Amino acid sequence: MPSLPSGALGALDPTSDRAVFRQIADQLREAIDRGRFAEGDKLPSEAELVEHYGVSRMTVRNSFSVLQGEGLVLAEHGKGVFVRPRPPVRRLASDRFARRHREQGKSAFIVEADAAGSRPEVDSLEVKEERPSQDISARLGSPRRVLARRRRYLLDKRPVEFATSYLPLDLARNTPIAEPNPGPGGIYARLEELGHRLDHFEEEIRARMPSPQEVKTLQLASGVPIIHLIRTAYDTEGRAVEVCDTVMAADAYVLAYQLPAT
Amino acid sequence: MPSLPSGALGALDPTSDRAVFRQIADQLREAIDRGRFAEGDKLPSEAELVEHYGVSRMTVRNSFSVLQGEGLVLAEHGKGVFVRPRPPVRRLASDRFARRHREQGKSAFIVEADAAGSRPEVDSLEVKEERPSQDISARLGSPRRVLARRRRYLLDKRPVEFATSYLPLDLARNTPIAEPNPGPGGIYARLEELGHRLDHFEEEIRARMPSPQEVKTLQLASGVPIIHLIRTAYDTEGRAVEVCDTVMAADAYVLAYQLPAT
DNA sequence: CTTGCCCACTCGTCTATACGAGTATTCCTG
DNA sequence: CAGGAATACTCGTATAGACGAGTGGGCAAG
Repeated sequence: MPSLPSGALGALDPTSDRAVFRQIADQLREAIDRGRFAEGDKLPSEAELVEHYGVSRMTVRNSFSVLQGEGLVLAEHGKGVFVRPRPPVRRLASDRFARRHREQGKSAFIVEADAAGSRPEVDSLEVKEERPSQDISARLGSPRRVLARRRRYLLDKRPVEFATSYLPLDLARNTPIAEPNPGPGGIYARLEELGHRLDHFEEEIRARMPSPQEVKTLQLASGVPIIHLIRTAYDTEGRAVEVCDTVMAADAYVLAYQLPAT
Repeated sequence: MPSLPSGALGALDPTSDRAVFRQIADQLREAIDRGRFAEGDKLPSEAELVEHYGVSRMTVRNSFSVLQGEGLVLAEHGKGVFVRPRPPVRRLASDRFARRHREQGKSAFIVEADAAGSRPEVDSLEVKEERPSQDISARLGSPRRVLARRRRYLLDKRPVEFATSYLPLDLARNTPIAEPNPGPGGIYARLEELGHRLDHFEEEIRARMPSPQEVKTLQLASGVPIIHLIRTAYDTEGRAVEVCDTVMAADAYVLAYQLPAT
């Protein structure tokens, strides 16, 4: 009688050059891909795999760490190792900042999430004046000081995004933009009211593994990268009026852009 | 006398709740961030750290594996552990497929790389007819069969991108598009010559950790995510005429988009 | 029945050891 | 001096054992 209920896992190939822990990881990965273990399912425990394969516990743990690095599984202390569930994904359309989408009162995030049936929250709101970093400063035309608006976004209690908007201080000071809640249509609506008619945005997208700080802020599982988006807003005079620096949990987002073929 | 030349690393805090291997990883990470170890520098060897901290080798290795997972360091068998050098980054502008950029003869990749001073190569070119996957099929309007054009791109001998274009077979068969080299301006120029004037593109962007297959194809270091870009090209009649599925080494790319504020 | 404790099971951390394999250096030999 | 072998150092893989800590179920006491 096999000690593993499903018998989904085979035997090791002692003649193979491939390391034992990699062979075990391969078998687990394939079992997951084939659906023998579904999302959220518990994998065999370390002790069971030790017995099944006749290897030491560290070898089994090594296999799990490979799969964790791939973002495939999630270990929970005291419970087991589980196939990582894929969270619902938020789709960011490239026209989400178009004027026609500036809803009354609520932010784009809240409106979209409500429409998708998720419960959105905004968190750790912070507005303060700062000296900009070199990168931000360069993008904004080297202002000495900037207004920074930080906030974290959550969907169904799960943090998914952390963003900071930077605006030249001479432009934002003593305006509704410096208020925690800038009012309907957000800061873009306020900028236009202040005479800075927006012309276009530039977005830069990178992906990388998170820093420990980002892991903490976004409560990221290991093996989940982040998408780093930097958006610069330009007015019709060609001046950069805002830079928004956003870090997103990559497993929660798809970015969608529509481009003319001209 | 300290066994470590630089003395950049401190001592452990035995009263801390933080695991020893995490404390060691923290100190190494901070030393790297502060520039005590520059890009490409060799970190202290496992044996040196074992002696410095008075811990076992597995604990030191555990620290290194944390940093590897963050994409910060790179272990080389027989040589040492090194601060991962940041490769030159390729910037993909959103207008790279505009008609005005269709150069004579060469592909966009070759032209851009030459301009940036890198030595570009295209590799493992493959053109064949296939049955499309469910996802590709849905995007192309459910054709029974498609033409698939696969190729890998390298910069200075390093693979950075792997892409497959899919086109409905009825549209591409027995045309220059089915040739390994479709001619000046690439397949988009050929599509327009065939009467499919391009109207717009849609691009979807995701980021995730690579599969073992992708690690192999792109020769990815551990701790490097991939950017997955799916572009669909539409003609003026609203028909999807091509889907291009691209997997990029995330440390080699920045994607740049320009969006109107309308 | 409810409460609370204990125990079994889970993963987390750490030690000590052994051998293998890739790399670089040193040193000896021709 | 040139070439190659021996050596020392590097990380890679694997074992065996120990203790800690989080979780959940069962059992016993109230």
